[in-house]
Amino acid sequence: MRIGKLAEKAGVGVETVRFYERRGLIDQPLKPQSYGFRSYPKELVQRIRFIRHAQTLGFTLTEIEELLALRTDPATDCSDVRDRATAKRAEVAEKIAALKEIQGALDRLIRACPGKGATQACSILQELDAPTSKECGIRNSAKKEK
Amino acid sequence: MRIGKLAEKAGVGVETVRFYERRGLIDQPLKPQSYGFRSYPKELVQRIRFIRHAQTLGFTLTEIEELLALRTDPATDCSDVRDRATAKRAEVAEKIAALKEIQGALDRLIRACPGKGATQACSILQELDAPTSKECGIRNSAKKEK
DNA sequence: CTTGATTCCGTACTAAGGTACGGAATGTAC
DNA sequence: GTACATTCCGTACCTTAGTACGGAATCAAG
Repeated sequence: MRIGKLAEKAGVGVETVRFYERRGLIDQPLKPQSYGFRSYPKELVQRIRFIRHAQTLGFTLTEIEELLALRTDPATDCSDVRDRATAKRAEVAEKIAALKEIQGALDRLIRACPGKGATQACSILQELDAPTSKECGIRNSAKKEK
Repeated sequence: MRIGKLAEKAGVGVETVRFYERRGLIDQPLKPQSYGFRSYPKELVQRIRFIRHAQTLGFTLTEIEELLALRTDPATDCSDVRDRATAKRAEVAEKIAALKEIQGALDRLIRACPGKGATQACSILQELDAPTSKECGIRNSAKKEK
């Protein structure tokens, strides 16, 4: 199978396959000695689908690389994989929580907004100007007051 | 106030302030004619805090630029701001929904995993190999089978 | 045998939001 | 007055996940 066919079967672009090669996610097959095009084994279709699917689950390419390495390495076992999935689940849960807070803040802003009138009096902009609390103390260290 | 002080008060790095200047989010004060450093008005502290706070609400710098422009422009009114907040709320809701789907998928994988044994038999990796359905047909167009 | 489609390969570009660097000018403290 | 800290300025670099481009080689069809 040549690269175009592989890309088509895996549902990605040719450039993406090459990118994965460069990233080391898939091996680039050797070019037949001094003539012709590279031949890609059919297993790579699955491997690329694995990559795409893991991406939809929120794994980065680096993490996917590690997952693929786990599978290859006979010294690891299923618990390693499970641990990673669990850690990822926790990450996702954290992201959801953060987004819910944002949603709540936006809800408050929208409710407080009169919906008409000058922007000078807009409660949303004013709220953004003078944040109520916590999430704005991220980088403050206040060295010296002079 | 000089740039370092401004950065400190706003809770960002000096380079970030300069970046915001380049981005056009804040005006760069004029340099006093042929001597000395630029002097930053204290209003910029609030403006930078506004930017950071809006970022925590999921607005991009481009969107924030628009919000700031709305405030400056006397021809716009509060409803424009409100509309943007509402649109952003919908975006956030969508992201939450997507993450919940991911979470559900991860949950299923974790539940199905024996938690021990060879990675060859790991249901997580196998599931990733052979995705159950929908989310993998993104780019498939299947031109010719040969 | 010529046209058109792929492949190969390196390099450059995209978006977003910064961070880092190097050297010169300037300000401040002891 | 000299050492150190800041500022200024342009440019380059970072991350992530690709996409785009240009020219040469190669292959497949009519």
